[in-house]
Amino acid sequence: MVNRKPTMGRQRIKIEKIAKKSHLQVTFSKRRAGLFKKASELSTLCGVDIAMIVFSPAQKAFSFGHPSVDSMMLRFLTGSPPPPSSGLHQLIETRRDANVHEQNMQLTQTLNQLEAEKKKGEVLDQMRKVDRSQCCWEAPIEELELHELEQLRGALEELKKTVAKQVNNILIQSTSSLPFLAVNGVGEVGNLETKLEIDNASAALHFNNFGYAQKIC
Amino acid sequence: MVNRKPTMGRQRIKIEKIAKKSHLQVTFSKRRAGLFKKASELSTLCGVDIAMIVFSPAQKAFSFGHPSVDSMMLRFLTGSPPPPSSGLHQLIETRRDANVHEQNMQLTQTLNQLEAEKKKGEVLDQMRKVDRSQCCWEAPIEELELHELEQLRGALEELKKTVAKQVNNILIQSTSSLPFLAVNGVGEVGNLETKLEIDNASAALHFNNFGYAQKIC
DNA sequence: TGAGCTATATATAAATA
DNA sequence: TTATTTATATATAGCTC
Repeated sequence: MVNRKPTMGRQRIKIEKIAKKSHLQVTFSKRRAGLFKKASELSTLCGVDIAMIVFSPAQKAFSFGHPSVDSMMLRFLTGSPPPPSSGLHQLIETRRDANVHEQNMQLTQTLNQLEAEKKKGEVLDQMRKVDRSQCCWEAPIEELELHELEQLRGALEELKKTVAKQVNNILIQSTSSLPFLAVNGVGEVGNLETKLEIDNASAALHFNNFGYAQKIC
Repeated sequence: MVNRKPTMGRQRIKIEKIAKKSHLQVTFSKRRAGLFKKASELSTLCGVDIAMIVFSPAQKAFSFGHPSVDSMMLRFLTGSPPPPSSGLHQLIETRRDANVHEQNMQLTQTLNQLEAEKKKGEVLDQMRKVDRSQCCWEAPIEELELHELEQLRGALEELKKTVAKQVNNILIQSTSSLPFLAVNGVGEVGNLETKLEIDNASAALHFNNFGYAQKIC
């Protein structure tokens, strides 16, 4: 009678670029999920902020962030690292903490993908406008004339409005649109091994996903 | 005779904020290291770019990035998401790939801390100047007068120069200043369990550490 | 693709030096 | 603090469906 084990179990692998493409894709998916989970655990356990962006082999960007990657995006888009104690930041955190205690990774990621796609498109659209009015970020500032600055100012106003609108979307999203996230008591979901841990006083997790601004200028 | 086991081994913990502060600190250190290791493995295994920033409980920022967090910093500092295919980005990547195949996590992190501290100080200094000339990023753009824009322009020029200088530093750092990173063959270092895997054709890892711009305006 | 299944490699909670 | 050591909890490689 054969005593062959059903599988050979986990095998040790060398940490070097995986050659087989199909294999690489599988490993990427699994490990990315694992990495995001670890990040969320660290964030929750120690109450710290984490932002992470991972580009897939196909150059698609996946992100994780606590309290949200959106705030990182805003830092990008507004061009200045806003003080962590700024009103906006506080507001976002407060609303989140008050309403969202824990999110399921997979479900949220999927839902956010939709939202993020729209967001991305809109923002890129605005940025293209800024760019069209003057590719000022890349060009030496010295070369800008005053009237060009005025032109730029107009474009920036537009961009600011767009960003503001998106902040609003973020807030709305955090507070009301995801009923299953709003309160304690979420049970087993998908293939999660145990029911979700309820974090009764600390910060929320936030998984998000957005495409990267490929080429603006 | 007592048959008590020497330790009770790893215990299951709830994923919620750790109450005991000393305990939290230990967990943070360990898990942060683990997270960075996982990130570097994913980066190497799948040949993808990853950027990550983790704030410690004491608000100190730790970062990991491939090919470098510096490029992320530049995106922040220059205020525009530069196209991934921009000349600068390409140049950085090319030089890195050509010269650095693998870096040791611990050693690099330590070395970069020094560099990053200087960098941080210098940049913050410039930003303070920008801020002093006009706290424009937070104020509605509409309220800016033209002469204020000119003033701001001057400050931005300075900031740009600083950033440019730092880009240069990054390039220099990548190409010449770290002899032990330049080629294959690094052996056991510190408490790493096995000798470093040599990644003979793929991208370099880069661990970095920098303080966060706390409050500019 | 994506999910589920071992069996094994790793990460890490506690205790301790 | 930072480093070791256990013993155990988790992550995941290779398969199958």
